[in-house]
Amino acid sequence: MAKDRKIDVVILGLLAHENLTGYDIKKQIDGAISFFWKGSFGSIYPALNDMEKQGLVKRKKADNTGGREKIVYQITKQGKDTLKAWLNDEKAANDLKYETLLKMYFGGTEDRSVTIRNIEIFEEQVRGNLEVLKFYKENLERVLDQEDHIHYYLTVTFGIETYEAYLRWCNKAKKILKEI
Amino acid sequence: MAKDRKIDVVILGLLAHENLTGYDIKKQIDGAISFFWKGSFGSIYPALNDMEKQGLVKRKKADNTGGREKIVYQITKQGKDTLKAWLNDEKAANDLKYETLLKMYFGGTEDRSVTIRNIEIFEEQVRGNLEVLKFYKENLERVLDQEDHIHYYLTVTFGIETYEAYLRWCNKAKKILKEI
DNA sequence: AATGATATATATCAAAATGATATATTGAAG
DNA sequence: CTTCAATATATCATTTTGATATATATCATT
Repeated sequence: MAKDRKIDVVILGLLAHENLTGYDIKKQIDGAISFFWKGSFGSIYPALNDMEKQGLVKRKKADNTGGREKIVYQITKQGKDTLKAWLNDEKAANDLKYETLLKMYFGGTEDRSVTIRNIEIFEEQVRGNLEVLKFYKENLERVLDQEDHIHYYLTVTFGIETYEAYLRWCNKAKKILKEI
Repeated sequence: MAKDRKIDVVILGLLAHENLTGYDIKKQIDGAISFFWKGSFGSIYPALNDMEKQGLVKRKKADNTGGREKIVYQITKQGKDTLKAWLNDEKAANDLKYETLLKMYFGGTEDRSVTIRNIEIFEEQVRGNLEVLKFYKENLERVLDQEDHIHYYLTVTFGIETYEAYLRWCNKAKKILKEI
């Protein structure tokens, strides 16, 4: 059936804002996006080649003055249309893959201290991520006048709201395991 | 490097509780586990064959009296050891893949009504899921005396806590888009 | 000026997972 | 007595990950 490759819209979304190399795209995905989406070189580079053939992106004239090879991509009209269609499509796959919860679910065969330890590890991860998101939020609040920044702000507040919920759950869960 | 196949521990975790067929395993994954983990037939059946060769699971004597072919799997000592090692391993990959958030992040090129609509679609999904989880929770609260049930309860309360946070975010996000 | 470490940059590959499809049986409803 | 849904296993193309290969650029230290 083909064409449910999600990396395409991530690339198009980023290129809608500025021209980028595959390497740049990876860096952006690893930044503010990383807490709700991931992407590897192994999917980015093949997708860029493919999307070029489909006319969704094109190579910018190589302005690499002497330097090493570097392919800067630019979104095309067709690419913008594809992005628009996706944004207006009501389908949206929202998937959680939480190994920590698997360990909760299957933890009944081990001592409770093991489950408590797994909660504590998770808690540490979450605390670290929450700090980063709060830092992003503060910076964004100073520049909310730009349309794009409001959209980035939405994802950041989502992250903060959920990570705070995670921390509340960690406390409740530890209490349950220690008391019941 | 191999052997980072996560479906293995899901299967082992389920088989630690009772003997199951591949089809049963799929049904269980699609049940209470589904909101934090997914698994398809295309990963389950090959994994079962593989794990049998590795001695992690074995086929129960076919007690299919006349009926159609049906392979019931049982966990082995070695399988239990693998499960134990995984539960005690501090590594845990917790990944969100939320297309709705991608649409938030890249929504700046479209009219705000598009982003609001995407939030509303997400909100509906979440409300539905939350109802199911609250139903699970009520049922589990009646049987919390069993060790396993406490562990299932932990995952359910996680789901409720986060889905309620999602709904709070939906309201805030809509307000931001309508007011700023 | 040489060394070494890190960052930039593209590409490919094996392994894992998804989602779809193929095939066949069983059981219940009309 | 037939049709439909549920049970049951298996396979395949496509997508993604995570690792590795390759090579240049930049920067601090010696």
